[in-house]
Amino acid sequence: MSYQNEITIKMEFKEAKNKFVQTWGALGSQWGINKTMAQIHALLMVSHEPVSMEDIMEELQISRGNASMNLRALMDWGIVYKEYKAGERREFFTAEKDLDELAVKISRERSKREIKPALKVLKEVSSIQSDNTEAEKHFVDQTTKLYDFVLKADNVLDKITEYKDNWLAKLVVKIMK
Amino acid sequence: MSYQNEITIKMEFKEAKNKFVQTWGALGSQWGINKTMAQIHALLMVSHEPVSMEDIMEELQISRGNASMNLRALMDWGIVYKEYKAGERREFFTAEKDLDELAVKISRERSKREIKPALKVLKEVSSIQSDNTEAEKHFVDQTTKLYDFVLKADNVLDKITEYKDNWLAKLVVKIMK
DNA sequence: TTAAACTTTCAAAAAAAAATGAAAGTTTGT
DNA sequence: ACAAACTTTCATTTTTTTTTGAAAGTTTAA
Repeated sequence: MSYQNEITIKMEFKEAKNKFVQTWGALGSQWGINKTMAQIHALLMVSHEPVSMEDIMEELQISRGNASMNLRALMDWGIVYKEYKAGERREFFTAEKDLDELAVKISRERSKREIKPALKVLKEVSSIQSDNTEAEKHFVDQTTKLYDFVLKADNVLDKITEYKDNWLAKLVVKIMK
Repeated sequence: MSYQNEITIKMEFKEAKNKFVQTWGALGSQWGINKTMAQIHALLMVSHEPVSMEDIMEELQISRGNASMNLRALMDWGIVYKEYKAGERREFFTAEKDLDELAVKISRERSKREIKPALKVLKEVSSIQSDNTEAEKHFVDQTTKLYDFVLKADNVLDKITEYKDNWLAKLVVKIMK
């Protein structure tokens, strides 16, 4: 294989990697996760070896502070880990690469951070006493239904996390009967 | 019941409604849906009767343009409907109130708008030819796994929408064995 | 056809969220 | 204990997203 070809292939890889990172970042934005956080995660997901903060900054063209804060956030979510290399002073980072484990962790965190607090409010507002106007009856009825629905959906997520290994495949089989 | 009590109860209702609308709006933000859009949806969800644009503007303290654009977006999502009242010039709006139907519509739209395009990119980037470096092998391997995973997850959503009635309850039963 | 009663559009303004970078903090080897 | 090598913090700046509001557009009734 010629030198020219080798360069061509290398470019292709870099382009593909970049496209993946950009796409994952954009998807993150649409799901309420900040772009850089999603990009760092994407980068670590497809990196063979642990990556230093310096390299992350370089590849994504972001500042040290930005990298630091988003890595911290990813570690708080439990989907990125710090690693220490023997004889190396600086820290390296790796992403959770097992996709089932990743899904489980994201589900758990979103449940804890967002769904549980929302449930609390739903319970609260659906508990106003009111057998008065139609409007009030409808409000209580609708928020109660919403509470039940969200609670059930949240429990499904909980159950899913118990399956751990291969829950998605099992789920597909069951759903399809 | 005294006049004073009636006022007290009315206030409680308004407070509860307001709290619900605010909470739903905040939840929307965290999930990549703009606050006003989520608030309008919340308002319509718990409203007994169709609501005019004027009333939405008044209750949420937003401009005409904002109300118009977000109502349009909600209708594009298929979860809010225009209604015409006999003899009335202006338009009224109602939300999809059946929660199963709501979940189905949101799933379908997010699949179409976000997941399908992401899948296309995943397929593309995982298809670079490369049996060269470890880094490239890992990239192809990981993006291929991600493609399979996202595809499966997306299919689960599709299957769920076929169940339509009560899919959630059935799912819970199945999951729990 | 006209005008009143509405709704929609979109350029500009405002608000919210994210990123920067320099100073402060921490850790490790000598 | 010191200083080199690194990371974190946070006030400020930048970018992105959302909102406004006035002009343009539409519909309906007379």
